[in-house]
Amino acid sequence: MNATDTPTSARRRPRSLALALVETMQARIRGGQLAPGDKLPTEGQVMDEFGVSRTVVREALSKLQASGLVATRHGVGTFVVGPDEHTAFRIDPQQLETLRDVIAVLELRMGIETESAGLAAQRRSAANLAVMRAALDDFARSVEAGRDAVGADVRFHGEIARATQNTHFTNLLGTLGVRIIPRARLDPADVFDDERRDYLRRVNAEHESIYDAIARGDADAARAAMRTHLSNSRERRRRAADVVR
Amino acid sequence: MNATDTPTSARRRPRSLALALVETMQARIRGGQLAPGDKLPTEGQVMDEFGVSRTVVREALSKLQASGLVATRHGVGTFVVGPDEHTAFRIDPQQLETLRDVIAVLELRMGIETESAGLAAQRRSAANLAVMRAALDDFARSVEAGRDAVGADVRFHGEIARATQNTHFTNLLGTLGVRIIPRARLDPADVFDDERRDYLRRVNAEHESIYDAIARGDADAARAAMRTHLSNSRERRRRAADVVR
DNA sequence: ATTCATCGGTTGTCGTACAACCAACGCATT
DNA sequence: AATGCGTTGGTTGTACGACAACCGATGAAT
Repeated sequence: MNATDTPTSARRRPRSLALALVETMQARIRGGQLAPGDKLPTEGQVMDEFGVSRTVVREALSKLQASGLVATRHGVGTFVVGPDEHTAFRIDPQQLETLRDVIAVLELRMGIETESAGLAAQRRSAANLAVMRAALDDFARSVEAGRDAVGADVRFHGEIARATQNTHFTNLLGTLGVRIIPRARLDPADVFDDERRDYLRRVNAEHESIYDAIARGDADAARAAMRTHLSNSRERRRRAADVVR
Repeated sequence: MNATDTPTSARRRPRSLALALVETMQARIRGGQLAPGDKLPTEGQVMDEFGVSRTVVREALSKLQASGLVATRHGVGTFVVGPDEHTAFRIDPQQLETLRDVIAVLELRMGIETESAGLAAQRRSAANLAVMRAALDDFARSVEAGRDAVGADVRFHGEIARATQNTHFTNLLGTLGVRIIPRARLDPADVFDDERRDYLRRVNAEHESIYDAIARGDADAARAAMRTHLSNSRERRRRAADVVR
């Protein structure tokens, strides 16, 4: 019944060897150690350097290929392709398994949403404000009724992004918000209703102070409020994971 | 000596079996024969159906995974993911034509990079710091020599992202940083060398204060310094555009 | 009835071997 | 000596077989 130790890697516990390799190589490429046009080490060399089988190496290279960072030519080698190509940003669903992964995405969200809140405070329209108000009311109603409040939560955050009048915020939040929230619903599912309600009331209070700052156009306050909200969310999630453990 | 026809596949000539399999499966998913949430055939079944080895099957599945169409769960199987969940974040090159577009991306960067700087202050390694230092020195040298300083600029910002130890920051910045910086080189190209050098010295000073904050582990100061840096960049760009106009 | 161990099925990793391919070198021919 | 061509070494693509890790469910023991 011991699944505590994996002798392979002392540092972390990657979801898979291939994924770990992908991250390392990505870093190595973006870090400039491998310029566009350069030839990557051969599969054999990578095997030796990381002590993994060729299967893993090929799996990693395959993913890098698919993401457009490198291109492979049969019988020649693998080369770094110019980054000015159509490189898109996306998160592999497999990179959301562990708590560490979820927190990593949350950190990214923290950056995006704090800025989002600040801009929203400066630019929100009356209509934006109305949608936020409605979302918060719906949230409170759902909490008291014991219903699911995730929808209202998403609407509130989404409307803040929309209030920036900058579609990039909306798009980016959309791409990673969908995969983050559902897990929040699963994690605290075990706790009793009382605890859960208390938890959600606190969330609601934080939402309200964000709303207030945006409503009165105070960008700094909005950023601060959003930061504490997401920071608290992170801690809550951490504790929830501890309970499970 | 006829290479015109390949009897295996009338339509195309995929360079590898794995790629052929990828196309087939993509068609099968997009065609609706496999709905989101459905479980794909097991690797063994695919082997039998197409008469290929497991190596090829796994290679194909790996590519499908990387492109976000499917997700695999160890010991369970591979499943089709909903089209909403594999939406990647990308910015159309067309959306970078006007100044307003560039500023919109800059605002997004502001959110990401301020957070990045804060985390970097808490987590940077000695190696990270060394790379930043080297980039800044290179930057200063380039400025005084009248050379191009964009490379050093990119390296500095990139290393801050890397210092967060969170690959999402690195990747996201990588996808939009490349398309943003080059424009900065083009815009102020008209101004004279004196002005240009003065401009770059100011940038360098801002970089230094970011570096200082990160070096001494002051997260709040790092965030603030990054914010003023990018905010100033925005204003500078605005003025540059005015000159052109 | 609940809990725990076991089992079958599936994916993850490993090792080896051979085929296909490409680039460069060396040999033979001119 | 210059040139054309086969050969060779290195690299990626594919195949096969084996075992480990993992998950879900089934059945047994308390």
